[in-house]
Amino acid sequence: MVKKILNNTISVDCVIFGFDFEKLNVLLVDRVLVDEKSGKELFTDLTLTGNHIFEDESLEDAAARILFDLTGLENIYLKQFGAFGDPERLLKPNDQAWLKASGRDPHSRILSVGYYSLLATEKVTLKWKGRNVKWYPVSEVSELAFDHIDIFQSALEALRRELLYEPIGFELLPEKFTLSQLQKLYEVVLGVELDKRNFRKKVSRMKYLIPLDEKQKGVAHKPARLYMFSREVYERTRKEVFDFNI
Amino acid sequence: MVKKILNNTISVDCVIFGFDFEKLNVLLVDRVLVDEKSGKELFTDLTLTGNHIFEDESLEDAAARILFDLTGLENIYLKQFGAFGDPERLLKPNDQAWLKASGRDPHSRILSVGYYSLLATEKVTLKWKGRNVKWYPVSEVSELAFDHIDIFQSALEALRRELLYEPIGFELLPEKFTLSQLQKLYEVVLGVELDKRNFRKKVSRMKYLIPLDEKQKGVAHKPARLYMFSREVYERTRKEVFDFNI
DNA sequence: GCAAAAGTGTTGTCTCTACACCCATGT
DNA sequence: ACATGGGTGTAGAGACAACACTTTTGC
Repeated sequence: MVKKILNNTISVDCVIFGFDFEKLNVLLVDRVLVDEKSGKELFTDLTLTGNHIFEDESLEDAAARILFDLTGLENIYLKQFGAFGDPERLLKPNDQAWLKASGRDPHSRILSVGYYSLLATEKVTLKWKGRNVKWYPVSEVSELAFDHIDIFQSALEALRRELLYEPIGFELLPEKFTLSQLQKLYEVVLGVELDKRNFRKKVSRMKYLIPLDEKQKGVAHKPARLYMFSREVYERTRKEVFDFNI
Repeated sequence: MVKKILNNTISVDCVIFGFDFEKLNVLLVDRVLVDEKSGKELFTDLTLTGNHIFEDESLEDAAARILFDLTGLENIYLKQFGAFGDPERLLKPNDQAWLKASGRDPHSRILSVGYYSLLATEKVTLKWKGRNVKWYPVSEVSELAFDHIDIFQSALEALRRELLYEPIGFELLPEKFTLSQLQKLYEVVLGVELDKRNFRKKVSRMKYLIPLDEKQKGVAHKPARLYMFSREVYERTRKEVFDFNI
């Protein structure tokens, strides 16, 4: 059975973040427009990974499908962070040429719902519809196709805000991780430096960060203890926060 | 010139919050379906205020227009908080009947982008396309048409989260307000009780909360000093927050 | 034995919580 | 004069920021 595409005015874009213990990365896809006759490359640039929505598919299901097609992974953290529907968002010349070449109406206005997702880059091997897809360091992303740079910036802000107030950092790490890796994650994503002792004091107050009887192996220094995040303990002990920081 | 509606698959819904110094309220509109032949009321319930989007109109402009049509106010605080596109969101019998009666395809799937807005109820006189629109206490909202109860809940959560971390409470108050009014606002929106002395100590650290040489008038007790919020001071002195509370 | 990261405590400052009484106005 | 909310200070507990040395492993 062929699934029917919902309509051509709504799509989902995924901003897929990955952490490799050193920097924060984002998945981007090459967009290469080739002249039909001459076979010459007209331009090449990068886009986020996005797609249409099927009928009877929820927005989040569509985002999860995109992610699965790319990585083969399921049950990955996904968060809606915004809807992008500016009338001008697809009107740059390259974007218009691309829409025409791929058989779409360049004048149609498309609303895109943005989801970001978090994973440890070590988990992943990538493939996507024969297109070239790769990790790029977040700090080096400068220009993207369509309005994807706005969507990307917005995702990054949403991630930073959420990282401050919710325990989502663990989604960017493997199941077992060291405190130094966790600290590095906060430093890289938030763009700050943290004091090691103060950081450890702080996380030692989080009951849902479970120390394991297990150590790193094969490192050329004192091996670090491994930790796990327990969502179960988190849900059970999460306290209501009344303290406003405005 | 007649403006053209963008398409019939995207709309904007506004969750308009108002504070009256005692409770948080939300604007809702009566939805009354009358049988064409008999003239009998088939059902009556409540919806959020929503509308289509015009071509060449941004999502936020559409939300601002809805708000203006309702209240005559401009430059009101508006915040996008989510997109709602579940395939099932319009399939309840009443909703299907309503869509049919108003000449729309009941099978078409509509994505709605949610904005919430904040105002002091004292500012407002209400009118909307001849429909009956009224303030309802947030605590008494239980059932709404379509999936509007989900959208409303989601708006309320977004408001609470934002109130904790951003200085938006002022948007729910008149330009000049007392500290007790501000405290009541936090208590009502967050659903907590706060200690008066501690609250005042806390806000006295906020440089952007400007005490005026002006007092309440006509109250049967010691008149309170009035305060203003200064966005200018806020932007200038806002500090980056690195302190994660997870 | 050396390089590399792990791991650990103290002190001063700031913020949080809990708590009770007098003051200025309108009626 | 009395009812009503406005306005104020202190003390103990917990969190924050700054800071340096020893330990364990692989090579």
